[in-house]
Amino acid sequence: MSFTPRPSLVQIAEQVGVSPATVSRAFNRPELLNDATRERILATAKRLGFRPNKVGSSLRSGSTKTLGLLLPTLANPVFAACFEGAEARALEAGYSVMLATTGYDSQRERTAARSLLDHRVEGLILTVSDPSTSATLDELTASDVPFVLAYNESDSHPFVSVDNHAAAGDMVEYLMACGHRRLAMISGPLDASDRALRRLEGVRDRATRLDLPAPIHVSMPQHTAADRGRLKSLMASPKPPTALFCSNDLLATAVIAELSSLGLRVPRDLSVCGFDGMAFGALMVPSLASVHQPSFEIGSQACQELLSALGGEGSRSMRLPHRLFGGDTVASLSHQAVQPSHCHS
Amino acid sequence: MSFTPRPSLVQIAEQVGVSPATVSRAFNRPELLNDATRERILATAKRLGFRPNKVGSSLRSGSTKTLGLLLPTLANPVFAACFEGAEARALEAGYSVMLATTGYDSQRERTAARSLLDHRVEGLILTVSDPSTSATLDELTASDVPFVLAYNESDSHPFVSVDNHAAAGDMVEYLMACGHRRLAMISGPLDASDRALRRLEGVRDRATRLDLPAPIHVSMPQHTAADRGRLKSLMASPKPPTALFCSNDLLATAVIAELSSLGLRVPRDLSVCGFDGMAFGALMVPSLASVHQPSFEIGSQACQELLSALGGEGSRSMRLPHRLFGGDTVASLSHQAVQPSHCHS
DNA sequence: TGCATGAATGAAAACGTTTGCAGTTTGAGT
DNA sequence: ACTCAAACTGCAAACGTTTTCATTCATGCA
Repeated sequence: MSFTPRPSLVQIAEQVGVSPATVSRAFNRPELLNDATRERILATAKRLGFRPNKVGSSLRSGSTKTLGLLLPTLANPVFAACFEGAEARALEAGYSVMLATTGYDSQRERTAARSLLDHRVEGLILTVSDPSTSATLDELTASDVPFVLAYNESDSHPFVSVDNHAAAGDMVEYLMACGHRRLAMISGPLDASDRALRRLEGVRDRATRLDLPAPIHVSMPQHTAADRGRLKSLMASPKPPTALFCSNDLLATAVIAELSSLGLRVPRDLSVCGFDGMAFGALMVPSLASVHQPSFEIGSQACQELLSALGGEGSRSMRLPHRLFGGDTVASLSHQAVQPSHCHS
Repeated sequence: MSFTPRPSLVQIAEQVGVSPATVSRAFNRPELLNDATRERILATAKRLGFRPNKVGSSLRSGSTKTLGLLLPTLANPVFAACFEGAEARALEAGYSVMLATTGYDSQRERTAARSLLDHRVEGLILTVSDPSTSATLDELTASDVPFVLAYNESDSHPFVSVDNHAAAGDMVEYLMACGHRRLAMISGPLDASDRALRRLEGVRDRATRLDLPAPIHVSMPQHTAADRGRLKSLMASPKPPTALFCSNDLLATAVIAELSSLGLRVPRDLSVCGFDGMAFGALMVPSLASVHQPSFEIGSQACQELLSALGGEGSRSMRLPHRLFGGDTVASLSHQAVQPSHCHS
């Protein structure tokens, strides 16, 4: 039982009695070879379990066939879907993908980006907190590695996202169509997400345009968890909002759960909606009203743009269409209790 | 505006006036160098934006510092959490991770595994459909790349999982404690998930032990979606089950949604529970009863075992503790309508 | 003075590929 | 028989590191 390290090109070459170059061609430019030679090579390669070593190949050819993906967290199914979109497109193009998560932490963001660059990924898809202040992005620009932002919007860098401003506005319009006028926007920390900020502005602008009272904004300490106290005091105000617009679906879900523990039912006592359109929301009972962004496509398009940048064509920014999902967590105001019944003081 | 390709070791060496070897040591064995030399090297390296090329380094040293992760889908938050656990542990050890998803497709599984091997990942963490019949696993065994299964249980390969059989049994016991006796197990296609099979067996065995009537088993065409027809006919049987045990949380959620569209409320009309304990379930209203498996830890432990295998210590299989989460989708039978009211024919 | 010692560096050979160039063979056309 | 192209294959030099083995030089010590 001898230990055999994985064979290399030259071992195969020796076995078959040809030069390493020929073995290489058997895999990369098979059409150049004599049929018989090619078969002989492929046969012994298979027999010895040989597969060309990409490390060697990358070094020589200068191409690793690897893309980097840098996302805040996979706990949010939105990013998970984005990954799958990017992976699918990458796969088609013969690329592998190296994934790293940042946990919304700009320090980890930097080091992870560096690590990916060290591995010589040929391009990067990433979501940052705020593209206009991101040190990571500066570093990336300095290196000559092409990258495409996903979800972020930016004037100075290529990105793929939805039109957050307009999308949030559309949700406001929908809420108004349902009879709601007193709105609140609930978000995580704004400095950690330019998306949340744009959505908030979208909400405010549209409310103004529609002559709605200025929406209240409540900021939660975390992106994805609802703070009981802030929620309680929001609902305890003299004229509480009749609809809560949460800046993402995970937050919306947490808010609904927290409200429920406060004795407030959705949508009976008030309406709640989110942003993201995660697949999951449609399965909730009641189903979660949300602004759907095509995450899989955001991933695959970002990858597409990256690939064309690699092809030397330069990549264009694009806003993919969003879609309003009018789930059951938003009800017509006429069906809601005018004043939540359970929430005192 | 001149185009400068990223500099290499030797460019730095020339700049500084030392040999490439010395530059290399400045990064890997700094203590060997004269302080002045080291500083000089590091300074110009920083000035020129040099970072050691891992491709070259991997080739020479034979170590890519990269691990492979092969999972069915990230759409299931369980696997996403597993990834994050593995990534965290890998990061600590200075490894990067290359992720690929298989979509539960054994063909993609094979090609993805091969691709990872071609990239010379040093080890693999993966979840397969059925470890006892997996061709991918055979290939992996043939190559001398260490791997650890996640979620799968196996006699012949190292794995990290929960004790699916016992865990499912515990849920049965809990359901019985709530007064349920007529149970149904709902799963996806069994041949695509050994976990589902083990859970089913766990359910049956425990039911037998507890003198419950044999649970009905209904298999859905997909892992994650509920087939309306099968659900309807299940509930239309003369003595329908009072509790449905779904083989995963995503499926449970889909089932609840489908039941709702059939006019059946959970838990008022019947109880439903899942398996996985995804974070999300606890936020649902009503919260999803489930068997919680520590996915993050499964990932990180699998990675830990892999690392120790790489360290030559050989890796041990382990079953991590599960935890019963008695969510609100399971109610005491006494609180349920004995016969679902809305389901005729 | 001579010599061992240790510290700091360099020379050069790998690692596994790819690829431009050149060489050989073959067969066809004249 | 001679030329020429086409088809096939080989040579050898890269790619960017790491690492073994020497080499140099200063230092301490007898």
